[in-house]
Amino acid sequence: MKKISHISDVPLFQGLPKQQIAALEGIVIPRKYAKGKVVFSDGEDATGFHVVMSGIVKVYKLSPDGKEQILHIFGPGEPFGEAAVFEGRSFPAYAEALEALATWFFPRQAFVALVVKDPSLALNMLADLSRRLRRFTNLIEDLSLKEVPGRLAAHLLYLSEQQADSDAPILDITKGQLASLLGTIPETLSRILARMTRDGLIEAGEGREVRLLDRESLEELARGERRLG
Amino acid sequence: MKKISHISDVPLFQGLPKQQIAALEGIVIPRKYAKGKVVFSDGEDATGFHVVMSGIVKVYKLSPDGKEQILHIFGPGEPFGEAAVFEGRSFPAYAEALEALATWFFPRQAFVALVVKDPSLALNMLADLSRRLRRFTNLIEDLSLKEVPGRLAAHLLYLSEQQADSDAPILDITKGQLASLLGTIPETLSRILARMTRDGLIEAGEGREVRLLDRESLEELARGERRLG
DNA sequence: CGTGCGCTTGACTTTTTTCAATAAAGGTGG
DNA sequence: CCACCTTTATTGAAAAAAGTCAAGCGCACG
Repeated sequence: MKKISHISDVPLFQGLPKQQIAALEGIVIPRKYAKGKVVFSDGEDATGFHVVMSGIVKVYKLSPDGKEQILHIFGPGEPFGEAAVFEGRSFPAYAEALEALATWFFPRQAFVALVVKDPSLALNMLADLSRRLRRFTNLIEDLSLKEVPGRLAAHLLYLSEQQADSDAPILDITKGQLASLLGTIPETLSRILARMTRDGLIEAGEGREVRLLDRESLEELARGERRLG
Repeated sequence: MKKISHISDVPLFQGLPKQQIAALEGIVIPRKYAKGKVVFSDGEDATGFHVVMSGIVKVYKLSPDGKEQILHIFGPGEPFGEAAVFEGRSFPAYAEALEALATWFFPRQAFVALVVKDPSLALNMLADLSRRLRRFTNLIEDLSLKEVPGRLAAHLLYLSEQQADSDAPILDITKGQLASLLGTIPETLSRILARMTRDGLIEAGEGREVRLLDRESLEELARGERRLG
């Protein structure tokens, strides 16, 4: 997995004057979490936010009977928990390390003070939150307007865009986690993967590899213009 | 319905120096939309954002086969379309006037220029987007982790908190729109309302009034700790 | 070498949607 | 003020999608 080792490599801090980067370095606190550790909990007091240096973290909601919905999965360079800094005093969800995780932690008050002083940092934060909002809009659209096969198709196509070997993307998480990300359960995901394979849309490759055989149909599925056999 | 007639009454602009309020007044463009008019469309170029002066607007996504999911319903004093200003060049959803609508329109570039100059405006925007994000988090949680009766119960309780006569809130939108807001369809909503009535949780009053008879049970439903008979 | 976790599959249940028909409500023009 | 027409709401029966429960497999890890 890739790593980020300097604050100036964080997209959120891109384009900031050196002085501001130095100020950020002044307030940051490095933290480490073992795989499976909870970084923060839903409702917990938000004293600051994190930026991933290395590892992966999932941010999720839990229902009383234990079902989880993953809201985000973040990797190196990505901030999380930042919305709580400017509003609620509490985190609106859980965060848990999916693998060994190292973060920079930015304390709320000190960070807000920097934002107030630097318009370009403020603009970066605004763009960041706006992007986050747009992603949520898409997640809501998926959950409400698409069936699980459509969500899965969309996700596979998304993965293939992100990755080099675009016709055979590798799942970056377990299938159980993927189910939670898509708003369903492992059994359902497993069945749909099987149906897609039967219909010749995909082929399960080595390990977590999934070969996309029929992009066209996957795209129609993702748009809700077609159903699975 | 209430109205907002001065920019300084907009919560988003609360606490700004007079000078900034004046600057905002300098760039604002009043607009009017008849009931049913589309204010902007999904994917459309975002040249600025709106604040509602009077009336109601719904922001929603559409699936290819016509089902809609309402993301927000905004009334006087509330901004909409503002996330597009700081990021995407395009609106991520549709907006349509549910009744005669008057807005202030803030052009993108001019507004961003003001944000850059005024840290308190920037902070207000950050808080606004953060609040928005938190709401979406809850919507996602509802859609994914709760069944329709739970979402409805939560919404009824929410309405009763907002309104004066708290035991008999009035729906502010049609039931069809409410269904879309809850991520379902009118038939399903109708049936669940009927079941809740049969079970003595609520009572349909005059017009759009819904009397809450058993708060306790509604709260359990909303938390997913109970199911409907 | 066994234990456990992740994954799959089958049978069954529940929830929600779809389709269709009808009833009630609301606004408009005569 | 009323007749008319569109929109909104309700109800039933049937279908579809997803979830639950339970069993079993395979592979990694201790």
